[in-house]
Amino acid sequence: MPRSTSSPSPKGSPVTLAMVARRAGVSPQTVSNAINSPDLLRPETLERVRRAIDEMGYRPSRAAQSLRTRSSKLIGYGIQPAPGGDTAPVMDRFLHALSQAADEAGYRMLLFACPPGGPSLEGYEELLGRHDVDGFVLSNTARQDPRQAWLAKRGVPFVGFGRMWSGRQIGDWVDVDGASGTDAAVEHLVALGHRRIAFLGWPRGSGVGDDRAEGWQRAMRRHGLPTRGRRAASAGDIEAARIAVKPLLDAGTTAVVAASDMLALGCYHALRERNAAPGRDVAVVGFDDSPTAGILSPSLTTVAQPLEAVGGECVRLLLARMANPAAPPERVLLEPSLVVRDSTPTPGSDAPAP
Amino acid sequence: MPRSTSSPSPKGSPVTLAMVARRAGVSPQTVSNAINSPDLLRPETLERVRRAIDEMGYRPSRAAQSLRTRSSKLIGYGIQPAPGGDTAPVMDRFLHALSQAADEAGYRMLLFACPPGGPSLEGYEELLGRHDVDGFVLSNTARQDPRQAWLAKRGVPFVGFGRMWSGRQIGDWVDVDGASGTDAAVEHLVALGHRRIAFLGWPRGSGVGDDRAEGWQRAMRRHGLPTRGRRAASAGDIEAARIAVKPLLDAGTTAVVAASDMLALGCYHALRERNAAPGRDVAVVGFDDSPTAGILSPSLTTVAQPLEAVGGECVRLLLARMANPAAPPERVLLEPSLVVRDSTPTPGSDAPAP
DNA sequence: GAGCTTGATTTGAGCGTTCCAAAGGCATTG
DNA sequence: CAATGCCTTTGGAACGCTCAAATCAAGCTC
Repeated sequence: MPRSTSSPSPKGSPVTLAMVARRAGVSPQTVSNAINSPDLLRPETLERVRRAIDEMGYRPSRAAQSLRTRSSKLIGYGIQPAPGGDTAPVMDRFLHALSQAADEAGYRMLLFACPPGGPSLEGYEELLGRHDVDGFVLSNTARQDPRQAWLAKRGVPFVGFGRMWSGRQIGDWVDVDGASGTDAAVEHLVALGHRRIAFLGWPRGSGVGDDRAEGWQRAMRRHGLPTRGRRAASAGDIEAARIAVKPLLDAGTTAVVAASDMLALGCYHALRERNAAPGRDVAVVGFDDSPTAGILSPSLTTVAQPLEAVGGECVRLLLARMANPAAPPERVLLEPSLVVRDSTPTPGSDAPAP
Repeated sequence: MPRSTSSPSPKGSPVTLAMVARRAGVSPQTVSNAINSPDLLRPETLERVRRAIDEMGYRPSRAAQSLRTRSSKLIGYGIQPAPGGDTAPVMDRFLHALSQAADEAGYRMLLFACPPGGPSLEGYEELLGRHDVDGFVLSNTARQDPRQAWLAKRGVPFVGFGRMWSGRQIGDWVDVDGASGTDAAVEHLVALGHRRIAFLGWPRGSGVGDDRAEGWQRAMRRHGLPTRGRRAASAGDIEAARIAVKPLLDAGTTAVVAASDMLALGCYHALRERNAAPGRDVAVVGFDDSPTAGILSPSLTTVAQPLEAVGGECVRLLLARMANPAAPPERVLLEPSLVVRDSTPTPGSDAPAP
């Protein structure tokens, strides 16, 4: 009696379709059908084949399937080194989400190393040439990113995490509505009684930064609050932020919405410098919910991106694109959520822990 | 005239070995040899074939290669969700290193999602059954981790990031010498004039934690410094650490070596609570160099793991194991490095920034 | 009962590569 | 000159699967 389900083939004893077929007393093709188009078989036959598959612990060989069907069921993702500082502090969460969504759809994520600098096309070309992947997920989409156009030109399915902020829109993407996030931050602050709410962002021209600024602006306007003189820009690092936020504090700002947690931390420093306490004296809201945000003191209220949902949507759009290459591009904008912590306390309550 | 190098085949026009062969006026097998065993060919022929390959932008199909050679050139890695808190704060750096090392060796990393709880074998079995991967890299190796034994039993090559702390040693692994890291931390503190140096770790029984404690202990002993009453244990979170470190501070400790950055942060809180300044009044050293360490104030001196090197070694060991499954197991212990920041200031110098 | 449709299964071929064995060329040798 | 060897190249088969088309058995219509 052949091996049973509980001890599947160890390496080196490949169970093939043909073996299963022989055991079930059918042709190989019928076994293939049992797996790929079960509704073609008579229920009775299907049952017999399924039992044989189970008993022998059969799994179709991906290599053979890929060769025949010209589809690898693999999704490529170029992983870039986090150059510290500002970029994507939580990429592993995103990757996990991606991987999970892909797995559930019968796909897998194939990683390849992207060089630190701008994204080069080399890795993509290599994977593509060897028919290694069926499509790509892009992230860290930069302003003059050549990848979208390049991939679109050769008809390769792809989805970007992040909009294209300049030039013509190409392909599908999933992104998080930054404006909505800062808008919600302002709403939260207004509800707490704040009226002089400033925005600390990056220099104009960065798509992401302008987006986040816009949410602050529109919410302020909606409440009839002035925005003039309440906006500053700085580089992404803490030190620059500390300096940039000073004029805002001088102008009597009671709350700051920052375009990133890093910038928010710059506010913390600037406040301490003038013997003011973040949270108690001036409320601060960050953006990204980086791991650091929760462990600062006071812990930082911040806008969290729904990375799990983003990963899921990326895979969904990518599969849709593969299924129908000619479909009109689909774009998904997801809502971030405000994580309220101690840096935006309710006025009545006590000051945050020492 | 066929297409030139500069415009490689767009999707759907696969250049095959046979096409190249025809163009070079040789048999397909010769082209295969030109790629896999160039020394078999007459230099003249080799040159001709190479030119044809270049001109046509040929790339061997991975699927066909895998089918024939039974080797996918893929390395599996089960990515787990970071459950926040304590674990692996910088997994993306490790993944990038892994990916890069694999790429350079002609391999690629294949991701699959591990369920949050304990590592299950399901994903591994699936990948293996379909001959999808040639081997695995394991991380987050837990105490009662069944994966090593399971993989070893069926002769699947694997490398663990992390030693096995209990039971029989199985297979190859790469790890970071935690004891050496805390030892170096003590050396550093002693050089700064500290003598009452405490250790804040996790409850005994965690392999990693005991290792780190041991380095502190041996360095203390080497310098003839007492360790009794200078050691405390707490859970991994900040709050627990804050409480656990109190007795140490009460005992007049001037420096604390913590088993993680998170624990070190707990020290920060405990110190502030008693109106003492981390760095100025009591030196603190963390472990892991998490992104947070550099942006705390004062910035945290911490022990950094050489993740890039770990990734490289993992791939190296794995390839060696594949090349020679019967070789004796290889274990690599890498040295961490101390990153000195403001939480361990030189006595003469000014206190850290406000 | 001949002709047609429907449903279930099989046959034959081929995806692109590498393995194996064998063939061809050319020089060296008895 | 035929036999031997080496070096280079080739032909055929196979890896495990799925596509397209062919086959076969029934059921139905007129």
